[in-house]
Order: sequence, then structure tokens, then C-alpha cells
Amino acid sequence: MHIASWNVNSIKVRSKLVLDWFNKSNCDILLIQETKSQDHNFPKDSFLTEGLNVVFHGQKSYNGVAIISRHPITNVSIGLPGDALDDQARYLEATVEGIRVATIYLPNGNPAPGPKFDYKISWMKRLFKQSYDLLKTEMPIILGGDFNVIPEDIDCYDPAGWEGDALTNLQARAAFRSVINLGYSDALRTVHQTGVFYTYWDYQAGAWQKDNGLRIDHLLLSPEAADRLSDAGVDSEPRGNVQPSDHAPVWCTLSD
DNA sequence: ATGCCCCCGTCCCGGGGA
Repeated sequence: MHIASWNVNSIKVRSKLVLDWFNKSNCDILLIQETKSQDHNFPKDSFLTEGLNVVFHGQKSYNGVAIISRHPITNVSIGLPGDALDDQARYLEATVEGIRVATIYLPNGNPAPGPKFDYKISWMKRLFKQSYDLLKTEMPIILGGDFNVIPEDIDCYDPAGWEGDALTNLQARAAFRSVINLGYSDALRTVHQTGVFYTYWDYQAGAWQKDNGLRIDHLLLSPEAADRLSDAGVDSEPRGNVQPSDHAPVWCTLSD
């Protein structure tokens, strides 16, 4: 079972690239972020005509999440519980082949401090609660997405330069670790304890060419999922495409 | 110190992204 997460930065611009990557990488479940597409504008036919299944939760202009799957998608749950007033489309949960998956677009939080950073932290507290509640199901769970958190300095091309940013902020890192400490595993770091892996390169200043990257997209596995983990990595190739997303897919493989 | 680039939309600029 191949599961990946990819911030595509507009599904309308990238639908062909996404479909091509999905097929080429033999993906079973793809968790997508930043679709930037309202539900009635989501290019679902691009995937349905290929016999794939797709669910999505979007809003105008910003955010938006989706799941594309080779297998049926059931028990879809829209939105992260805990704040009825939160209208940003950043969370979508569903079950595929007995695995509970969540596609997550965590708030960036800059500038920190400020209201956007407060929203990030409160969102992470809600994610902690939901992550805890999900463990009680004893299902294999995969929380995948753009967490907008650089977990460790090694995950950043210039830690000193990023000090004070909402992506390296200690409170944000601690909130990320709090989910890990519930019993979730960072799939990439479980397979590769050392080594530099990036999932994002800015469009500006030749960041891709200079390999000025960040690791901010993650797959967090519950114990029942981690027990089945056989491989994980980042496929940076799509970042070198013509008209690419600024993120690359992070993926993992679970044994059946 | 700032912007570089890219995407969106009652759209040719400004907001948001990271």
C-alpha cells in the first residue's frame, strides 16, 4: 500500500501532473493540500474518468484539501473538530482499505507572534485532541500533510536564518512533538534516522537550484500503521517539472 | 533591509503563501 502526501498549490493548474505522478508512482492513496478550489470547481472528472476515487473540501482562493484513491473511500469526515467558527478548509478524514487517513493543511502562522500564529497554535491543540481520539479506534491511522513545521534544524537549509519564524518556532515544534509523543511515528525519520530530506523549495531566489529546502510535509503513523511501515521517502523529481508545485510528495509504503 | 515567484479573483493589483 503506497500512501503519499503532496501540497499541490492549485489542483486546477496541477491536475495533470498530479494524475501522472499518481499513476507513475503506483500510488494507492494521495493526500492533497492547497487545492485552492471550491468544491463545484474541483476538476474531479480528471480522476473519475481514470477510475479513481476522489473526495475534497475546499473554499475560494485559499487552502483546500482532497484525497485521491485507487480504492473506495468511505466514512468521510470534513473539518477538524473543536472550533465551530473555524471556516478554513484545512482538514479532511476518511477510511480507505481499513486505514483512517487525514489530509492536513496546517496554518503557516507567520508573522509570529500575532493572531495568525495564535490560530496556528490553537489549531495544533485541536489536532492533538483529534489525534488522541483517533488512537482509541485502534485503526491504522495516517496523518499526512503540510504541517508547516520544520521539526529539527537538520530539516532546514539555513536554521539560523529561519530562527524566529513560525515554522521553526519552539512552541510549534513542541506542539508537533506532542502528537508524536502520543504514539505517532514520523514515517520518514523512522526509515531514515539521519540524512537531509526536503519537501519544499521556495519559487524565489533559485531555491530549488541551490537546494535551499525545508522539510515541512510529514506522514505521521499510529502504532498500528507504523507496525506495517516498510519504506518511506520524498520524491523530489516533480519539483523539477515545468510549472511545478513548490512542494514535493512525501510517501510511505505499508505492508498488506 | 527588501524582494525575488506563483496562484487566486466580480482580476492587471493586492493578499497569501513559507
